[in-house]
Amino acid sequence: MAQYDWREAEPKWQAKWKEWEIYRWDPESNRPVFSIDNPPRYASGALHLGHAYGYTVIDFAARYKRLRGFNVFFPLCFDVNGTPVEVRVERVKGIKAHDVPRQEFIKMCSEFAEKHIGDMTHQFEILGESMDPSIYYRTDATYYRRLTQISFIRMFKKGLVYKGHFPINWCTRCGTALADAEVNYAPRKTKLNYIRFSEASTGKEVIIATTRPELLCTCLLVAVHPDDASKSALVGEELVTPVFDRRVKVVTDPKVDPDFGTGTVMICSIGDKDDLEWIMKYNLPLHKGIDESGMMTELCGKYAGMTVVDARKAIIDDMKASGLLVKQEDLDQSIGVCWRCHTPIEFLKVPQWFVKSVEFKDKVLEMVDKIVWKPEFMKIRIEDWVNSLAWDWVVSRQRYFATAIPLWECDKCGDVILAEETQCYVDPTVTPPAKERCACGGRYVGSPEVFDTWMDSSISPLYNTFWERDPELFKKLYPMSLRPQSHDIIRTWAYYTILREMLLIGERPWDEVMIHGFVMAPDGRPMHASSGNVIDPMPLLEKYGGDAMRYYASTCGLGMDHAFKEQELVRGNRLATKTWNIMRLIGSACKTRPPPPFKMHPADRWILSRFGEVVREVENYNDQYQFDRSMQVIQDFMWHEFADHYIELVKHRAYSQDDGGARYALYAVGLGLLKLVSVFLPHVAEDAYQLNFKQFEEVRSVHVSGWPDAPPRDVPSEKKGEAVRDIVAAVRAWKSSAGMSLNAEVRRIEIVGPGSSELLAESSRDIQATLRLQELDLRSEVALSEEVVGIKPVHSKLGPAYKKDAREISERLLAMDAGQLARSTEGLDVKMADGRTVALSPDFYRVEKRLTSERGELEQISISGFSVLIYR
RNA sequence: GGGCCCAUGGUCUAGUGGUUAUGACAACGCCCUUACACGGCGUAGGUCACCGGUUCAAAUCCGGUUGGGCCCA
Repeated sequence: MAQYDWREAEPKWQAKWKEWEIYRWDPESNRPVFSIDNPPRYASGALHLGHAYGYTVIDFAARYKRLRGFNVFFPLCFDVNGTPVEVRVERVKGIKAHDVPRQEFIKMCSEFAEKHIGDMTHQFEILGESMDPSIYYRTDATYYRRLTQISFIRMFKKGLVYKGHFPINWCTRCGTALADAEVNYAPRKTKLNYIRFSEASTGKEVIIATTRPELLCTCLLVAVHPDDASKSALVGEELVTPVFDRRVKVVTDPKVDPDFGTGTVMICSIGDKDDLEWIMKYNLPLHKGIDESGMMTELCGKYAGMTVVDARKAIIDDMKASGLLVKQEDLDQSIGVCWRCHTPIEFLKVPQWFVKSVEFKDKVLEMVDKIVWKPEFMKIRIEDWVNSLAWDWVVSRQRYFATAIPLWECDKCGDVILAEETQCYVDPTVTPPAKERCACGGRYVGSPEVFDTWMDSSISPLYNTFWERDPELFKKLYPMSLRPQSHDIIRTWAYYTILREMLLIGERPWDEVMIHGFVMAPDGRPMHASSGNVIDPMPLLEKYGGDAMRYYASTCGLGMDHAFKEQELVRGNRLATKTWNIMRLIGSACKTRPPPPFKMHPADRWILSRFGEVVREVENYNDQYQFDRSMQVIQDFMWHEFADHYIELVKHRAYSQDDGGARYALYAVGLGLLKLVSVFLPHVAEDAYQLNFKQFEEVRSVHVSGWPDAPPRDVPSEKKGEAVRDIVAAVRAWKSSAGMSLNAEVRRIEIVGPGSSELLAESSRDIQATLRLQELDLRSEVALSEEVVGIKPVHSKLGPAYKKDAREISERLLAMDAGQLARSTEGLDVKMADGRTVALSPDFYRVEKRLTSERGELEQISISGFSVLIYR
């Protein structure tokens, strides 16, 4: 008998799907569109577990909607802009961007990214992702960058863009401005240095603590807390800075923490955000102590030309030598670092282009409200972020590999010539301006700056809906149906997209946002190269296959972070095999497509009714993107109810000529389940479909075969089916524990209890055949005596009815003896501690009885309200 | 320091007021029943993080504490 071999099946069907183009979005179709604003995969090459998980969850949505009949728009796409690629190229080639001509460096970046796209596409394929290459895009292509430029020109003309002249976050390694969203915070151990200042008038010593002594050269002011009595004498005085002998005033400021260091703070331009705030508040001049490349300037005297780190060390050594350094203390601090290269950021005043955003908080929040956030608590994150915005969005970057800023500036007066939309895509460092000379006599120079990559990424919904290319399609497709993404980029990708589309279109970009969590290391901590706990998914894929990895993804609750568990891949593998085997059995029983039968047994109607419930439940969960719940429902039903119970129950008639009911139900439920499973385990579903169903179905792939119809609920049949299931399962379990093989014959079984005949008569053949019984007898009672074995209070009824007395009643019921319980059918009198008697009707408790027998060969089990008497 | 999320047998996990707390993986025992030993049946293993409150009744609701995670300052 053949076995499922995923190693053979997975690549086989991946190739077929590609050949058949079954995931193709049809621009001509009238079917409703479900469009996914798929996150463009960053062109770094290596697949990590987070990618494998994230894209798989998105694929669940795509496959589900496709089966539901939607014309699914799910583009294969790559993000190929920006600093990360540059950083990697610089590392790989061992150069700095400015070491080679601009255009040559851009070419190196492009080639680097290009090299990875093939690999990354293949990685998607082995994970069974159903992205559509016919709507492929990459963000560095001129067809994409053109839209970035056009959107900028529009915003510029609407007055939403301005050139700002104030300090911004600056990465000295990357040599570029950064938005607040691009600054991460990292814990650092540093030294708090206590250094000697002196009072100008008296020469008295004043000790000031600082973590950045190298900025002494730009010390502008010293501040103490207004309530700090010990320092009040200093206020208004002038101090002399050590080393540089500059005179600075002492002021009071409530922001000073009197308990930190000496309670006296030096304010420099510019060490951190607090300095920046003070600089603005006191309108201090901006002395440039550090330049764009992170070197100390000539302001720093003998330290000029040193890096920040070297200068700090040097000045500390000097002060130590000259006795200006009193002491050093260890200090844990959190500092801003570049999100890509982790270099500590500095604040520098370098003029930059800004997009107005602070003044649009309310409008953005209105858009946020018009979008359905799943899970809903993620909405709070974006609201918090929007409300916390203090600065406009810096969109210019002093880099190379990104979309050019489409304008030329006068080198004398700063007058701007904006590119025409028809020119885009345009690189103003290559294309000359419309006129060479400015009215002021200056010369127009093409902007050498580029855009923040989020300027590109945040128009993905406009790119996807054919904005500025096909007005009809745009009208039809915008807004998109779904933005899926992880929670770490809510403040960037989600926020900027909502802002941009609000500014450009005035409408929300999507109907829904689905936020997924992170995959953590098995120990629950984030995976970091430095922690040594990074797991490479490729060996796992080689060991367990794509479906197994997808099963792992299906076990993760939406929006939550999950520690990676290899055991879920083990389970996924087994589930795939189990699925295949179930379908194999159905295939071997069904040599034709079973027609609806004239007559079905209760078991057949039961499983169809239950399957209907499963379909409705799965629809419900899938609609909420709660795929973990769906998977749970599907596997519980398929593995246990369908395979362990139903199939065992009808095996005996599945092959018989005179019974069509079992085959009909097996086929309908089997094929239906396969469709539900195909969302999660597309490879095994396809393999089983092709082997067992394809010959009777008209559709060439299970993935385009449509969603199963849910059979209507049939409660009476469910009751009958469940009774049969329970009895058969109980007797099989009894056989197993009695050491009998399951196909061992049993002489006689009596099923005793009121209504046993009505409930089980139609199923007697299934019971008899499955359990290998010579005789089966259904009877309402039997000539054996009953024995009361226990009582169960029904707390859910006792509580509401008796409130405070419920606990005592319950305890007294449990303490009753068999004699009292024997009289329980009409109700029980419960004597309470305070002398009252509570007359309890029988619905407040359940009495458990057993039949007694002196006959040794008789064994019995109680199940579903029946006693099952077994004569071996 | 702020916002959000989480804490359940060895590990992971279901469970938003009411019988004996779900399942998976691992462990142990039995069983090859003609789809599946990647299977079936069963056993063992939990003071539901801690403290307090609400309630007839709390894993579940409320407050606090501790620990973990994400995002931000």
